[in-house]
Amino acid sequence: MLLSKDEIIKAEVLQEAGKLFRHFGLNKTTMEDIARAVGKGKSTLYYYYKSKEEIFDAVMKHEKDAIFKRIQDAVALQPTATAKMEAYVRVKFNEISKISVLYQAVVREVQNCNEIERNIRKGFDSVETDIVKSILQYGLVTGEFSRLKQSELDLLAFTLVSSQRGVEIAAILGNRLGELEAQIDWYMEVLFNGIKNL
Amino acid sequence: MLLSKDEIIKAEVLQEAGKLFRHFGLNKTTMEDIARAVGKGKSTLYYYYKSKEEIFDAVMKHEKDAIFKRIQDAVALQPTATAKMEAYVRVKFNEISKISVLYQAVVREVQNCNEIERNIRKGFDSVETDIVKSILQYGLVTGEFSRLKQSELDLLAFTLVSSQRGVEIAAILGNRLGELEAQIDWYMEVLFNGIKNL
DNA sequence: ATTTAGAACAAAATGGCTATTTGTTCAAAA
DNA sequence: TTTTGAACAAATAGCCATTTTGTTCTAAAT
Repeated sequence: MLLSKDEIIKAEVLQEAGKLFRHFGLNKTTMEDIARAVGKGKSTLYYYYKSKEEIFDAVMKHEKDAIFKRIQDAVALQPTATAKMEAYVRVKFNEISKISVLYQAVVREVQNCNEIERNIRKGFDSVETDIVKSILQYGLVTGEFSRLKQSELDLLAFTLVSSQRGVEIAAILGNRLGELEAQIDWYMEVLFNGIKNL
Repeated sequence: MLLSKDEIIKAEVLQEAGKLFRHFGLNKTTMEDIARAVGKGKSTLYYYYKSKEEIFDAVMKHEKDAIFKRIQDAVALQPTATAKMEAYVRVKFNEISKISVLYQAVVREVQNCNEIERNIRKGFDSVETDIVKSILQYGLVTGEFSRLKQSELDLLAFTLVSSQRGVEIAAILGNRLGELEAQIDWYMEVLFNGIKNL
């Protein structure tokens, strides 16, 4: 047989736990809930997984693997690096978007946490978006950005600011400020010339 | 006089509160601490600010305004839109980096909160970075990305992934999934061709 | 009239206690 | 090898008393 009995039950636990996490999030899902869903005693779960966290991690890993399998497949179909990159970006955003809706209970748990962060970020976002917008506007007037339309400025500006925020946050919260400077050089290179000119 | 007495004291409160927030963060700084630092009774603070949150917001706004004044100045010096954009990005990352060190107590408070988020993110980051790296590697081999060096792949890949994460997170946590698709189109446009070709 | 602060109040945090729930371990049974 | 009930530990929830903290108010000082 392809899967040992052991692996079948592990997978069943994963599947049922996944359903529960999607409905109720990590905190409100108990080991008893999972055990009941699988139809076993809760101590049995520990025969298959070391802890609740390990189950959650395994569920996430399972989703992640599925997502990145789909991404890899899409990437593999494309002949050039740029085409691969496009496939990667498009499929990935799409997958992430779907999974964030699926696990919205978990998203809520994350959202509820950081009041402080969200307030600070909101303030910065709006000012930065204004600045970027004004720069784009300027380039539109001077003719530097000739293909850009007035109506597109807002979304483009917000997208650029968000992408920068991602780089910042990764550096700050990941304690990688040391690498930030080199990262900015790369960010700039791509921002200006695009990866086609790498 | 330029500043009314009222405004002078408001500014003094701001300054002292800022020091305390930098040292102890938002939660561990009390109104009494601030009042003592200013040399007034704590009830007096309420003559100048509606609440503790308003003080914190004002401190953040003050920092934010200073930062974006410096950014605006740097941007104004540049003649072209692309040069302005470069000035914006460089100065902003630099300022954000500095302020995140200055207010590290607040950063800690934010960090301590989201265990779940950080674990999930870490898993995704590493897989995504691997994929992007392999794509870049491919482009390097085929000669599409001729100027790219082997040793640069890691940091560039991580930077690209982080920038995408920023766009995702803004959409997910900001409940703006509806706009995400259009944002991705913009992200792709810039990623491939750079803003110079906008 | 403006500014201050003490006293008072309300809300939130703290600590100690118990009870409950939940996560984990283990020995024994199936 | 797999399962479970019982037992244990750790976290949570409730409750009260206490303290701290945030906020309001009124009266005094300027």
